[in-house]
Amino acid sequence: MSIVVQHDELSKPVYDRLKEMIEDGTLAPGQKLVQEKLASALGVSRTPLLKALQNLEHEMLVESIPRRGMYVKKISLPEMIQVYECREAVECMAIRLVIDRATASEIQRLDKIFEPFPEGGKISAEKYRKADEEFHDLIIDLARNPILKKMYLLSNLPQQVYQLGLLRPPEETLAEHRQIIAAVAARDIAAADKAMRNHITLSRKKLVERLNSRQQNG
Amino acid sequence: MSIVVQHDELSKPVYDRLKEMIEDGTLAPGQKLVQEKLASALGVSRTPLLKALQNLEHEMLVESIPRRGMYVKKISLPEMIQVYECREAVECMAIRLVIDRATASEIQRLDKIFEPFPEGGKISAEKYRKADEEFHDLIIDLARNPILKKMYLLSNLPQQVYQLGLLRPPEETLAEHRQIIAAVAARDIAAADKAMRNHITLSRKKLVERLNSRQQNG
DNA sequence: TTAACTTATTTTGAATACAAAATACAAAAC
DNA sequence: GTTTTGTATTTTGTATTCAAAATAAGTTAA
Repeated sequence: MSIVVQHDELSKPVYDRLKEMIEDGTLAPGQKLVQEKLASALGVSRTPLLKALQNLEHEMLVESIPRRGMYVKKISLPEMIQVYECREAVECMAIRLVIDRATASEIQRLDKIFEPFPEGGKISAEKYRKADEEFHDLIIDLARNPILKKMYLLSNLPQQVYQLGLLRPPEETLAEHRQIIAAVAARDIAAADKAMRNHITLSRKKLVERLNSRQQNG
Repeated sequence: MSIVVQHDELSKPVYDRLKEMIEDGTLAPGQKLVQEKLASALGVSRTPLLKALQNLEHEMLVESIPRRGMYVKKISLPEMIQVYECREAVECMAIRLVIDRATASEIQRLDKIFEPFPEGGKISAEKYRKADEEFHDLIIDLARNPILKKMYLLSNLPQQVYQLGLLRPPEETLAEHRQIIAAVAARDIAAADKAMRNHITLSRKKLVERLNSRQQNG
C-alpha cells in the first residue's frame, strides 16, 4: 500500500495568490513587481516568490526583463490576435478529441452549461462570461490530453479581453456554442471543427478590425 | 542613442548545457538530478541551476516531484501519443498561417529542404531526420506567431522518438512533406490542413498500434 | 534652465546558510 | 532470513547575505 501525502510548497499558495491579484487587477498590467516588497507583503522570502513569478512568466501573466525586473504582463492587440490563433489551434483539436472520447452524458454536460440562457431571453453579461469560460474549460477536460491542456492555459489570457468588455454580444456567440455542441453530439468531426473554427475566427476578426482602425486613426 | 547590452544570466548557459545533456543522453531519462552535485559539476550554485531546471520542467524535459527531487523526463507511450495530438493542433494551425503570411520565396525555402532527397534515391536516416526537423521548424517560423511557437516547443519532445529509431521510413514521409508544400504553394488551406493532418496522424497511429500490441503482450 | 556627471540608494542575480523532510543504513525484534 | 525501528546522512525548500548592476538624487557646468 502506498499513501502518498501531498506535500506543501510555499511557492504554490504564493503562485495562487499572485494569479488572483493579477486577474482581479490588484496588480495592474504593466506594474513593476519589486521582489522584496512583494515578498514581505506576502510574508515570505524572495526564494518562493521568485519560483511563483517564474511560473507566472511561463504562463505569460508576468514578463521578466533581465536585470531590470518583473512586470505584470500588458498584452497588446497584436499579441491578443496571436492568442486567438492559438486558441483556434488548441480548441479545434480539442473538439476532435472530445468527439472521439467523450461519453453521451459528458456531452450533455456541455449542453447544460447554456441551459440558463434560453433563446430570446435576457442575458447577464457576467453569468454568460462564466458559462463561456466553463464551456471552453470543459471541452479541454473532455479531450483528456493533459499536454494540450497545458497549451490551453498558455493561451488562456482572454480574461483580459473580457475586462475590456465583451468582444461580441452573447446573443451572437450563444448560437455558435449551440452549433458546436450539436456537431459534437452528432459525432461529426468536420462540422464540429468548422463550427469551432468559425466561433473563434469571428472573435479574432473583431480584434483585427480594431487593430486596423487604430492604426489608421492613432 | 541607446545601445542595450544583452545581459548575461548564469541560468541561461546552464539551461542550454542541461538541454544538450538531456538530448544527447548524457543525462538519461529517469535519472535523478541531485542539485548540489549538478551545480558543482557545472561550476555554479544551486540558484541559477534551479532556475534552469524549472525552465526545463516547463518544457517537459524535466519532472519535479516536490520534496523528492527532479528527474530527467521519461516520456511514456501514452504521453507520446498526446504529444502527437498537440503537434496536430499546432502544426495544422501553423500551416494555415503560413499560407496567409509567407511569401513565395519563403515557401520555396520549404521546398529546398528536401532537394537533397530525390525520388527513388537512397536516403541517409540522419540527414533526413535533420531535414524533417528543419521543415517543421521553418513552418512554425513562417507562421509568425511567437506564442504558437512556444506551444510548439512544448510539444517538441519527439526527438525521443527518433532516438528509438524512425517511426516511419523516409520514403513514406517524404511524399507527404511534398504534398504539404504543394498545397501551401497553391495557397490551398483545406488541402494543406488535410495533408498536414494526415502526415501527423499516420505517425500517431503507429504509436497507438505499438501501445495496443504492448498491452496485449506484456 | 537644461544637460552631464557623481554619488547614493535600490534592486536584482547569485552564493551561502539553515531547518525540515526524505533517504540510507544499521541494529533489534520477530 | 525478513521485517521493523531508530539513527545518521543526504537533499530539498526557504531564508539570508553579498556583490554587481540599475535607478534615483544631487551637484556642477554650460
